[in-house]
Formats: sequence, C-alpha cells, structure tokens
Amino acid sequence: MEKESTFEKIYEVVRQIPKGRVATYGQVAALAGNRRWARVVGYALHVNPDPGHIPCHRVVNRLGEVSSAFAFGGGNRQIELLEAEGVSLADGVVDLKKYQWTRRDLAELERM
DNA sequence: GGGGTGACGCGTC
DNA sequence: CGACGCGCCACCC
Repeated sequence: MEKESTFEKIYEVVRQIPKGRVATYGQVAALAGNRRWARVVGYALHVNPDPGHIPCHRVVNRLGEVSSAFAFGGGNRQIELLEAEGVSLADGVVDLKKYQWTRRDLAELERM
C-alpha cells in the first residue's frame, strides 16, 4: 500500500486544477481531505517537487491574491502565467467569482 | 521526542 | 477586506 503523504494528496488535487481556473489553498485542502490543511498546502507547494506538473501558480489564497512569496521564477511570473491561461488579474488579484475552480467546472470539462 | 516554522483561514476589532 | 491574533496540521532540525 502506498502510504500517500498528505503532500501527495495535495499535489494530486492541485494537478487537477483545469487551465484558466484557480483554486484557493483552503479549497485544495478540503479536496485533499481536510480543510485545516490550508497551511500544509502552502508548505507543500513551497517545496513543490515538480513545478512542471504541479500548477502551483493556479493556487491563490482565499482572497484570490497570488502568493507574495512566489519563488519559482520570479515575482510577477505567476501573474503572467495566469493571464496566459485566460485568467484576468486585477492588481495581482484574481476574481474568484469568475475563475475559482468549482465542481461545476468538472462537469463542464466532462461535457466537452 | 521536543521545538520552531509556514506560499492559510477565520473570527474579531 | 484595512489590521491582529489564534488555531490548525504537517514537515524539518
């Protein structure tokens, strides 16, 4: 049995975030199993072992703001990546009303 | 095993 | 969603 670390669960959830959509730390934590892992999620992405497959730039805090400690490329890199995917940012803040990842998105994706 | 840390969340002011 | 503080859980030394 693979004793999936909390980290791995988190990574799987983050990996499932569709392009052009963002999720909050709390949401990722909830999908991973527990809401209180919000902090752990942050830490998990901090040690992000595979940025190539883990779109940590699609994870923002509950206010839709990008992480200030963004350190895998350089300051505004995250913003550029999000905009490149069609996510509009207002002063480094994402409009969660429009871009927050929801189950409905999963349905739409399957419908496509 | 103990202590410190952190890319957070929420209540409260 | 201005600022402050506590809690929460996992990871590293």
